[in-house]
Amino acid sequence: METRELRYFVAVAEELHFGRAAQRLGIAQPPLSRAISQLERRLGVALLKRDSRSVTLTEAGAVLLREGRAALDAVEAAEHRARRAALAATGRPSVVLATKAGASSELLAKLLHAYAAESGSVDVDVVLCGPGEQERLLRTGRADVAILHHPFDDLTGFDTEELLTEGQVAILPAGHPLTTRTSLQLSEVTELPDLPLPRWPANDGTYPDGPGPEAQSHSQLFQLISLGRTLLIVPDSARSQLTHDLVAVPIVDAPEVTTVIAWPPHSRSRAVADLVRAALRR
Amino acid sequence: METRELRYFVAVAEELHFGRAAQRLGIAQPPLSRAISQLERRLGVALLKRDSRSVTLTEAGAVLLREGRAALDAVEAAEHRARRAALAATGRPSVVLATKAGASSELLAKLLHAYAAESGSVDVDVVLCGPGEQERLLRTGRADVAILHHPFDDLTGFDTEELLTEGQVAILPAGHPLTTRTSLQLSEVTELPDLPLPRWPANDGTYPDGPGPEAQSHSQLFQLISLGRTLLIVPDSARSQLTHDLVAVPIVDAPEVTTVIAWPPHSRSRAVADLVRAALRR
DNA sequence: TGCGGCGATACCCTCACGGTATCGGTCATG
DNA sequence: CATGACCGATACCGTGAGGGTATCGCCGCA
Repeated sequence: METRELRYFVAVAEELHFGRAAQRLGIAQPPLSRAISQLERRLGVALLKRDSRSVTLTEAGAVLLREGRAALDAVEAAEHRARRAALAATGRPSVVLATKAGASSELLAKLLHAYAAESGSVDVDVVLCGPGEQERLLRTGRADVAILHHPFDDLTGFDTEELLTEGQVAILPAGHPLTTRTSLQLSEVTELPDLPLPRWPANDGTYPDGPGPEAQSHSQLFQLISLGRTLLIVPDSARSQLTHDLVAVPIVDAPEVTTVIAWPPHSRSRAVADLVRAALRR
Repeated sequence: METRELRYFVAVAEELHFGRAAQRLGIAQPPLSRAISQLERRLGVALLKRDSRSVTLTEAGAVLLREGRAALDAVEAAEHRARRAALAATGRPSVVLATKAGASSELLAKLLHAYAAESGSVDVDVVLCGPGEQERLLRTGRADVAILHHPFDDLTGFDTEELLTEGQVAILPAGHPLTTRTSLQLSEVTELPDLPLPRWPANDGTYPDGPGPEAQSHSQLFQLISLGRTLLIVPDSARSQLTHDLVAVPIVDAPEVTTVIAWPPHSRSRAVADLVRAALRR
């Protein structure tokens, strides 16, 4: 199976529409139809059910979508890592560290400081990501290490070390009735009619439906909270970024968040190993 | 990057010889040369050093070999798993379990028995593998679950549960001087001039150099031990297969062997989950 | 100095892949 | 119920990527 065929299938499986998928791929619709049915013939397996008027995945199609995405990530990772290895061998070596924008900056600062103090340390390119984006960078080889957050990010397939486990707090606008409380239950904040939870763009850039406001960044969100339009549930350490018109209240029954440092298995990079050791030493 | 290019590169990187690699791939040498240099041009990276008379890997080439193998495995796995999903959806579903031939058959029997007794259990195809082969089957999607042995097999990228941890014993021919001992040091058995360690075929089917006899199967090995030509270091549980002319002596400082049940992450199969639960219940 | 081994180059041919035009089936609408 | 819109499949064509053969150039070796 060629990666081109996989890319084509994944596009169709995600769009569930040959026309849109073809547009996304930059080709015409007929060759796409042909490529997919050829793939099905070669695999000897029906991947899509072309019900007139709508396209749906078969069981096998759903499996190939999941596994195919992983395979495409692996191919892309091979490419990126090879390129980066060549750069490291000739020019000045460096590590790319991906982390969520606006998360536990204190931890990160300590880590970078501790690592930089080591002998033989190399430049660290810090990439600030939107939520969940670090995982993608790591899986596709565009980052060498990442700071991820269990259980939000999917850690399967990575080597990891735990750095910090903490509870979560609700960030509320100052003056809101709930700010008088010293602790909250999760159920008390998830369905507030006056403060609906914000909506984040999904991987494809679209927003899920719901009452809450749309947001792309933490700074936007904090502003929206100040305006009394939404609230936020975040790990405890985000308190350090609170401004005067925001209040944090612990949520006792929210799942604990574990911050981990993650890297691809078989990583031969000394820099990554050093960075992890520095992280573990705090 | 297309999988064809990756396959070509991996072949050359493994053979370190364009002619042989081309032969292995079933194409002529010139198109292979072209494909590789084209790949290098597109990546903007030198992968091979064509020293006159010999081909060697560059730093980037070594990385691409490692990562490329993993990527090719992932692509192959996507293909196999999709096919198997289609079969499971139409015909009678089944699970493929890969295990090392002649290893802890007692554990396996219990596991299969416990699982078969469950309601909703499906057929289990047990595949007996040569050493290290289970890992390959699992990585390429030809098996759904495998019994692996830490630290011999590489578990990175799999979800695993530990089943059993045990020490190792030396299997010696009856009457050998060392059989009078109740325990041994590793150093006492690895370099015996009269009983050199046997040689296993590597992944490419060739044998490493050395004084020991060549062997492909456990039964062959046991016979070779009986004949006083070699000895074997195996996990404790292999004792159950001893015949009268073989003796096992514990090796106190050998690394402990952990038998684990492993499956690919994101496995959605209920059968795999049931099988793992059955294994954990003993 | 000639020979053999090996990768690169030159040149040709084929077919796989992409494009346009069009069909056939189905739903929505007046 | 007829018509148009939508959508995937099919028919047909052109181009270029990828494979083949012949040969070169370089190097080590007898």
